[in-house]
This record gives sequence, structure tokens and C-alpha cells, in this order.
Amino acid sequence: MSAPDWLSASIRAAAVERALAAGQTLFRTGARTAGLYEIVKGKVRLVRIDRSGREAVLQVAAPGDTLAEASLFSLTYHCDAIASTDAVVRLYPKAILVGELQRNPKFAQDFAAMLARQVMTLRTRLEQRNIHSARDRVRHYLAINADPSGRTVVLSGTLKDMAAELGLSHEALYRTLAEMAADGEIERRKGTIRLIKSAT
Amino acid sequence: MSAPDWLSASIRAAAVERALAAGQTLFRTGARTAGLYEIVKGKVRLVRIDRSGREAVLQVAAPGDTLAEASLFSLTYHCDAIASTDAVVRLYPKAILVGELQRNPKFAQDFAAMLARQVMTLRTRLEQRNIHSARDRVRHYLAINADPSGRTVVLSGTLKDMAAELGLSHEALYRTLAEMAADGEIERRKGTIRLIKSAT
DNA sequence: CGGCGTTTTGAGAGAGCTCAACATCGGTGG
DNA sequence: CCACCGATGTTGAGCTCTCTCAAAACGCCG
Repeated sequence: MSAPDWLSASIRAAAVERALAAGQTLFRTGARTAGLYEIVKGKVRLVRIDRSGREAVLQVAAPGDTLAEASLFSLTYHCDAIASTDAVVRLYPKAILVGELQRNPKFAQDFAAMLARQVMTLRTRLEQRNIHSARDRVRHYLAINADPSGRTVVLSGTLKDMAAELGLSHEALYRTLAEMAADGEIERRKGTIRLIKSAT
Repeated sequence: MSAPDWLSASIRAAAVERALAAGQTLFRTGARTAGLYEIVKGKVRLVRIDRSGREAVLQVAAPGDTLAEASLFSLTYHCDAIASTDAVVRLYPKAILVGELQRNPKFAQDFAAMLARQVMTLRTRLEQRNIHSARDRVRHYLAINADPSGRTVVLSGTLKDMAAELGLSHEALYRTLAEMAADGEIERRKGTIRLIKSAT
């Protein structure tokens, strides 16, 4: 993730890293857009500040995530970016990216493909949130993240991370997994989950 | 929406419409990708069928939505598309879109911009689902959808539609809006909501 | 006027969240 | 090698909030 495969070597070479202290602002509404950011370390949140000063969060970006893709196509930012923790970000300058987009059809295609994939996974995750039952939500997650054989799911991080991605409290996830294992629907191993069958 | 502004006239001219009966399959996993679909009427769901035959829904596309953007960059489909109701879809053939993407930097940029905007709104909606309290979720929605003055929100459809977008039951939304109005936080008018203040 | 969909309000139940205590594991330093 | 520490993992119990089911008022259109 720290070297996105959809970026050519030349673009990666033009990247600039920057460190942020917790609470520090990366950019503000109305400022000129600088380019595309990638989070290297820490967390940065995108917020829109309303009339009364309250924040409405648009995104919380974690390491590996990109920030403000849409800003590439706008003159100014339409929200604020604030570091939620100490963080390090990598800036891919707008001029270079846009230039490459114009000149290099291959890059344009890779870039569009990356965005299209993101759209798909985001829509899937949004769809998942429409499922109320914790167990069904876990089933949905497992079905979608299973390897091609449909039998094994490799957990990318901790179970707490998985709970956050699922929009469940970690306690609820632990309980649900324990029940599913007790019912023989899954088998839990170190870092992976094996699907046994789905009780029809 | 029925004539996306990011598509040039020549591409729109190449579109092909097709009608689907409820339950009919638009494409299946493994089939050659035909292009980008736009929903004209009805609903089409994208699903992945798991080993035991159960569906995992990836997306439910409504009129105006696009379907399978990522398929433009893949040889075959990775999920099934099935009409949930009688529906009409418009196909923008892959060869034409990809060709245009290669040859026309302006189109490539518009296409990428459209995808980037979608990524942003999807991330925002996903973030919104992390808010548990119905009232705070409504506040978030209003803050994000308020006009630049930050005082008025125009409702795009019925309140039931809004409830669905918020991931709330319509009853819960009605109640929450009634309470907020009673507390003087909002004023309800025909088709719009006025924000008065946010109780600190 | 009659019918259909939206909007409202009521009551009850269930599911997940919160708080809390404890177990487990990996790393760190004495 | 062992004690300690922090983070993850686990289980328990109560509570709140939303969902669900129900019923009725309202508004629009033929």
C-alpha cells in the first residue's frame, strides 16, 4: 500500500512527504488544491464545518488510504482535512497527476480502474450496513471476502479492525463469531476463518 | 440523470436500451464484459452467489445509477446482475468507452472526475452509518446536504426515500424530525427543511 | 367520492451498545 | 528467566434505542 501500484514510478518519485501533529490542519475549505494525498501513518479526517462550528465527518483516512481524489478536478478544497493523530502523509502534486492524465492514456485508464474498484467496494460496504443482524452481516462479510474456493477468509488485521469495518462493537463480533463456531458454521484458526456450511 | 453529463454526445448516441423482466439476468459471473450500464427504470441488483447458493448483495442500483463501472477494466464479470423488478437499462458499449478513454484526454478526465465524486459521496454515506443515534445521523445528513448558506435543505424525494438513504426506518425518521422541530432545531416546510440552530 | 401511498403516532420486543471484569498474548526490561 | 505492561480477545449483565407490527390521519389523483 505504501507504493500504490496504479502510480507510475515517475509519479511516485515526485511525491513529497509531510508530517502532521495531532490536530494540525492539512488543508482548509477554499484553499487551492495541492494534489492527491496518501496516508502513510496515523489518521486524518475530512470534515465539513457547519455554521455553528460543529464538524460533520466525511471520511476518516487510515494508512494506505488516499485522500481528496476529487480535489484533482477542482480549483479549491470543499472541506477541511485535520490530523486526528500524529500522522505522515505523502503528497502527489496535482500538476503532475493531471498532466499525466492528459498525456498518458495508460495512466488514465489505471487511475479510472482504481477509482472504479473503490466505488465497487464502497458500495458493497454500504450495502452491508443495511443488514441489521450481526450474524448476517458477518456472513455477508465472509462471503464477500472468501478466497475463490469460497472456503477460507484471511483476516487482514485484528478482530477489532474487522469489527470497525463491519460497523459492530468488538464485543458483538466476538460473541457472534463464538456462536457461529459453536454452531459449526465456521472454524476459527490463527488469522483465518474457515467456512464450513451455511445453515439453510 | 437519464443523460449523464460526463458522457459525450457521440457516446450517448451509441447507447443501446434493453428491457428486463423481474428476475431476469442481465449478466453472469464469468461472462464477457459488455460495457457500462445505466439504469433507466426499475431496480437491478448485483450479487455474488456463494458456494451454498446464497446471495450476497453488492449493490442495488436504482434509476440514474450506473452499474459495473469496474467491468470496463476487466475481461469478465465477477458477479451476477439480476433485475429485482421489471427494468430498463441502457448499455454504453465497452469498446467505445475504452477507445474514447484512450483517445480523448478530456473524456478521461471527466470520467475520472465522475468516479472521484462518487467515491467521495459513498465514503461520506459510509461515515454517516457509523453514527448510531438517529438524531445525530439526521443532523449529519442535514449538515452535508445544506445549501451553501447552511440554512436550508431541499428534500430530493419523499421522507421515506430519505429514511432509506439514511438507513433508518421511516417511522424513526418521522419521530426524529418531529422531535427536532419541537425542540426548535429545525423548521419543516413543504419539500424543504430549515436549520435553525444546533443545540450545543 | 374512493383508493393508494405517504405521513404520523402508539406500544412492545429484541438486538446490539455500554460498562465492567478478566484472560491471553507478545514485547520489554530488569 | 521472570515480572510487568499494553493491547487484543472474551464473557457477563443491564439498558437504551431502534425496529417491527398496528392503526389511523392526510393528501393526491383518477
